[in-house]
Amino acid sequence: MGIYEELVARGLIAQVTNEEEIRNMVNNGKATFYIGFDCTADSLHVGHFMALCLMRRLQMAGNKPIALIGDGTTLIGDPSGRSDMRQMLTEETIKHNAECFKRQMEKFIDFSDGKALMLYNSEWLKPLNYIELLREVGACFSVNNMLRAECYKQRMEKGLSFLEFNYMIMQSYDWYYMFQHYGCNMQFGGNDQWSNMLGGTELIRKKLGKDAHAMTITLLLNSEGKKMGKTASGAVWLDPNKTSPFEFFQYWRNVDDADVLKCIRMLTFLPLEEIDKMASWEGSQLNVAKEILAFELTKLVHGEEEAEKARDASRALFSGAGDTEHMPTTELTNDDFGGGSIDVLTLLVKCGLAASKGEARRLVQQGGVSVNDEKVSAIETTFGCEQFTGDGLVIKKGKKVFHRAVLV
RNA sequence: GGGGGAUUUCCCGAGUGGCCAAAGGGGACAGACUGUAAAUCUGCUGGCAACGCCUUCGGUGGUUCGAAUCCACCAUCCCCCA
Repeated sequence: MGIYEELVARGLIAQVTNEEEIRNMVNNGKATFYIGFDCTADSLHVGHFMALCLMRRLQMAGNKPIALIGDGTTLIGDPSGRSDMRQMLTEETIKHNAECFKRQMEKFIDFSDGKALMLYNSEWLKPLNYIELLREVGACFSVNNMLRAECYKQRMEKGLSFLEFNYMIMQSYDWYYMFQHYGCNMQFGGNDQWSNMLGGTELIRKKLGKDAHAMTITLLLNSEGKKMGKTASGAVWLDPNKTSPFEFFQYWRNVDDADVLKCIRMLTFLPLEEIDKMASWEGSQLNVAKEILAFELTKLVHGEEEAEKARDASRALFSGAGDTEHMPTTELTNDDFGGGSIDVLTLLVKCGLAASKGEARRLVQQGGVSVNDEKVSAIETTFGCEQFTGDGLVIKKGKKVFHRAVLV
């Protein structure tokens, strides 16, 4: 089985421009492909993670990846599939984000000995001259076609600025440039990038009379059709300072039954035979699969040691035995104990378990709070400062949120 | 350039002078049931020293005993005509 067949079997491929050609190229290690990453945040997230894994898979099969940091295109902002305009970022922010991306990517892809390249598109985009660009590539784009592109659909209702409209042209130009200077003959990207990618193949064909190929990665959607890797408080980040390994682990530990196998197939590097065996698992047995998923992904992103810690912490917490070591902890000082004691409501707020005292009050009244395994039912409950010495108190909010408070 | 419309609490969306901290839905959170799942049912959803007080309906001023609601100006967005 070639790498192409494996990608198909894992359900990673959404669309391709020419299946035969692409299959041949990637299976024989002939592809020099790029994936672009726009620096809209200071950490990569799960969507990027899929792309990085894909790069790694293809690199292992002998193909050459180019990680393109879109510090130039980010100045414009991709409108694809969005209903609102992106917030404009300053150059400093973009530069900072690009730095963060670079550090994270190096963990996934081997950049040594020219086995992979990391390029920045500001290098060739910023020196562009408007008139020259219009004459050189502007003539190759049909506004009529661009307006029909699926990626602008939502924006046709709400409005699309000329700035963003140009994004497709910049992305196409990237490829055109790299095709000529780096022999980049293929582009991969999220399925929402399809229109932008086709823009590039067209441009290369029109300007150079050559074929370049595009392939998109299936968007990771859950059974409800929503993008995975997002929580109420935002994205699931790869940066341990933004999403701790434990939270990361828990995110995957808690995916819907319907999504577990799909995630294992698409995101992990486990052999397909092994995954096929799990496909017959049902009911509570899926819990095992969820733990495997969570462990494998945490291992890929944060390393084996962190993955084991997260798994142990999770097992300990949910089996009842408190494992205080990896629990998020709030350190209280004597100042927090005005009269030698602190009331539950203040404690919950201090620990960040409730946004306000009102919310804390509700939590307690609805029976959602317990301290050291004892339900707190009265909002007047107080705790003396002596109770916070040593390992401190373990506060549990709801069923899954554990927090420790200690006196320092 | 001209004309019309919009802006409401996390989101969608009602509300056109007092009965408005503001309907309804979604989401989030909590409880029951469970498998750290889903579905379902229940509660809850501005803040506080809490039967009261304070802040909120794009921004700034104004009219009024009283404004999310009326007026003026500003900002942003959408639509139509050019």
